[in-house]
Amino acid sequence: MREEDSTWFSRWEDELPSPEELMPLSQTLITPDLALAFDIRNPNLHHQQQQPPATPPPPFSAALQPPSQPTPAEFAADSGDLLSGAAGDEPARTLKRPRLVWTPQLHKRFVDAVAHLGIKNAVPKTIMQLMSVDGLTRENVASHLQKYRLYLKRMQCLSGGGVNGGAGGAGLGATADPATDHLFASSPIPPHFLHPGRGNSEHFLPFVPVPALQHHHHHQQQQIVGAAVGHPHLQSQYHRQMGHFGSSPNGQFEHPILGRQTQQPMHRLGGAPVPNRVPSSNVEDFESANENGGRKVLTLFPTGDD
DNA sequence: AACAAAATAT
DNA sequence: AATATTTTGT
Repeated sequence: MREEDSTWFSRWEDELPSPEELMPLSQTLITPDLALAFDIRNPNLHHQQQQPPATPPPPFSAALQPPSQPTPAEFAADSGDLLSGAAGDEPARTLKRPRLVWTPQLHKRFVDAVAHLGIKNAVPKTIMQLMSVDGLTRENVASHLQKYRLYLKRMQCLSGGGVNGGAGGAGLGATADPATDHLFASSPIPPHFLHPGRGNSEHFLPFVPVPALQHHHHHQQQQIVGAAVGHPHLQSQYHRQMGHFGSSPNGQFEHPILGRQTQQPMHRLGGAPVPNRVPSSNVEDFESANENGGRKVLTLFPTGDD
């Protein structure tokens, strides 16, 4: 049966992270010191869903996080302490959580999750669970998903009518809305995304290991999301447009990335993942950056490979 | 309650 | 500009 499908499929199979790789992965955090320097402590207090209405809003509680030693795993229980006198006064309630920055790595996890769930099961909640990135909210995902769908639609149109593969192609010339595209272009699009209703769109991925039940051993119950402040500018590392896929009229796809972009386990965190083009980034720089929008930005930082 | 799509806000 | 939030409808 569809051998064409098998063709791409095998390739994808190759790239897709195995359940084990996918689930346990959690975004590594930026250097704790850095995070602390930004005054960003633990913006996420809810682990996975299933949290009683004890803390409806995202009140980052005062879950202090000593830079060095991991907080006791028990701090899960701390969820209740909204205002906790700890640290004096945490503006617990009514605090806005920082905007999430969708880095290419994070987006990749998103795409992988959607791919594995299949379009049909790929709804915000499920995606969020699968991604298992702590700090990610359903709304975060929903919002992103909405945009991503629009993106896919645009792509469908383009690939359907004209034989144009270079959507994100260096130039842009043809594609009209480079608004959201940069990010999305950073991850290959699973073929089934583009042809929703034809052939086999079914996926066999019944296994939903339920991240919520992770066994947190002695260590931070869940990786805290790496928080880094920054301007999109400072982390503007993602202009790596890795081309796109060429879509043949036949329905076959050329793989954009021959060099594989599998994600590796976390490592390489040290200070900065990679010397960005950040000239002289000091805390002060960041602070001024804060000033800019007046808002802090929460960023899930790359774990490594790109 | 969860989802989706559009509009609107920051 | 990129996300978040709100609105409306299912």
